[in-house]
Amino acid sequence: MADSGSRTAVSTGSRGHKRNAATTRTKLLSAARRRFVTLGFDRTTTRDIAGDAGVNVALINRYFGSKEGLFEACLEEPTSPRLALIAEGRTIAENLAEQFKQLDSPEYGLQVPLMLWLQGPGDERAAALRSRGMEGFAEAILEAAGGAPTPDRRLRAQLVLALGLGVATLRATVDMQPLATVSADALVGPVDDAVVALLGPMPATGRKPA
Amino acid sequence: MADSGSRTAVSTGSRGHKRNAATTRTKLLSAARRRFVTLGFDRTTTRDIAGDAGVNVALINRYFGSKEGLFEACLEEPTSPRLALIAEGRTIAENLAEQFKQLDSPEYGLQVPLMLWLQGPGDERAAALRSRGMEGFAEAILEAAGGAPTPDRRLRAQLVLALGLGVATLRATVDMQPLATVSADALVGPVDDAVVALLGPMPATGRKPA
DNA sequence: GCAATAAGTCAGCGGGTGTTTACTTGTGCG
DNA sequence: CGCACAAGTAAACACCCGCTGACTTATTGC
Repeated sequence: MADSGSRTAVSTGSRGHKRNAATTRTKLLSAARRRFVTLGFDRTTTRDIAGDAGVNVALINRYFGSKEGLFEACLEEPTSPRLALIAEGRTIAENLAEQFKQLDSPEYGLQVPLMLWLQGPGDERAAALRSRGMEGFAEAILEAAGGAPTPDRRLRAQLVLALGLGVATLRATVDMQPLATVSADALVGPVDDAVVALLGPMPATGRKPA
Repeated sequence: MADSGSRTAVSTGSRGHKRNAATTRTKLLSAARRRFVTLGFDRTTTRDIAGDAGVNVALINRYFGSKEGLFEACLEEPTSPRLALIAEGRTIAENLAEQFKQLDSPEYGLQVPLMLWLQGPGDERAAALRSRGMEGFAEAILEAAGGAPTPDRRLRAQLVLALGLGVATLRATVDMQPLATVSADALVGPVDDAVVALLGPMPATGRKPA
C-alpha cells in the first residue's frame, strides 16, 4: 500500500516536468519534517504540510498511507545524506552543538533533530522507532567517550543525551534568556564541562588510539 | 467569568453532600494535571478529563472557562502545598531527583512537574507562564549554587535545568534502559557530577553562610 | 416548608481534521 | 498519434473535539 508504484512513469529525472512522484514525495517529506519539528505531531495538520509543499493533500495518503506513515518516513528517510550522529575528530559537546545548529536553521538541515523523536504519534510503531533511535544515539555517545561500556557509563551517556535533548527542547520551545538565543558555539564550553564530568575526557582520536 | 461565584452555597465543608463546587473543581484539576503531564495538552480531551474526575464535561467550561483556562489553572494552582523548587539543605542534584520522584508516582505528587510546562497550548498566555516559570526555576538553581549571577553562570544554571528537563522528558516518554527505570536516587550521583562541573560545588548552607 | 439560586445534566452545534472516492490532466511507450 | 496508466485535483465524508444553551436537581437562607 502506497508504495512507489510497480512501474514508475518517470524513471529518475526530476527535470522541469510538471509531474514527478519522487520530487513531490521529497517536497512532502521536508515540509512535514519542518512542521513536525517545530510544532509537534498533533499541531501539524496534513493540509498545512501539503500547503507548504505546494501539493495536494491527498498525495500524503497516496505516498505515505497516512499522517503517521509520513511521520515514520520522516524518521527513516533523511532528505540530505545523514550526518553521523557523533562524528569523529570532535568532542561530544561539539557534536551536540552541531545538532543544535541544525535545529536553529529554519530552512534546514534538520537531519536527525532530537525534537522529532518526541511528541510523535501515540502510535506503537513510532514509539519503538523513537526508543531505538534514542538508544542508538546514547550508544554512539558512549562509544565516542571510550572506555568500557559498563552499566554506569551507559547511564551516564544517557544523561549526556538528556542534557542535549533538554537544551534542544528549551531552545526550540521556551523563550528563556540567554539559553534560547545564544549561539550554539557558545554552548560548547559549558556543555563540554558537563560531558567531561559525566564521562571523562575524550580519548585521543586517530593518532593515539587507546 | 467562571469565578468561584459571588455567594457560594457551600461555604467550606466538603462533607458528604452530593454537590460541592470546590470539590469537583479540585477533582477536575488533579485529573487534568495527570492527563496533561502524561499525554500533553493536545492529546488530552476534555471528555477524558471529565470522565476521570467523574464529572460532567460542561463543568470544565463552567469553572475554568475553557480547556486552556484549565491548563493555566494547573500551572498556577497546585493541589497539594507547593514544594519549593530548590529546597535548602540539599544539593541541586538531590532537588532535581526529588522532581523526578514526583514524576514517577502516577497518583501524584506532581507539584511542579517539568513536563507540564512543555507542549502546552499554543496560547500566548500559557507560553508566557511557561517562560517565566522556567526562568524562575533556573534562577532558583543559580541562587542555590551561590556565587555571582554573571551571564555565564546564568547560562550554566539554565543548562542544569536543561539536564533535569531532558532526564524528566526521557524518563516519561521514552523507554530507554537503564535511564527510564532506574530509581531517582541512583541518578543523584551522576547528575551531581554534571551540576558541580557546571556551577561548582554547593556552598555550605546554614551553619556556614558565605 | 418554600422560593431563590447554585450545581450539575443533556443534547446538540460548529468547526477542524484525516481520509477517501471519483474525476481530470499530463506523460511515456508502441 | 493514441492509448494506458501514473500523477495530481477537487469535493465531500465521517469523525472527534471544544463549547454552548436550555433544562433539571439539589442545597441553603428565610
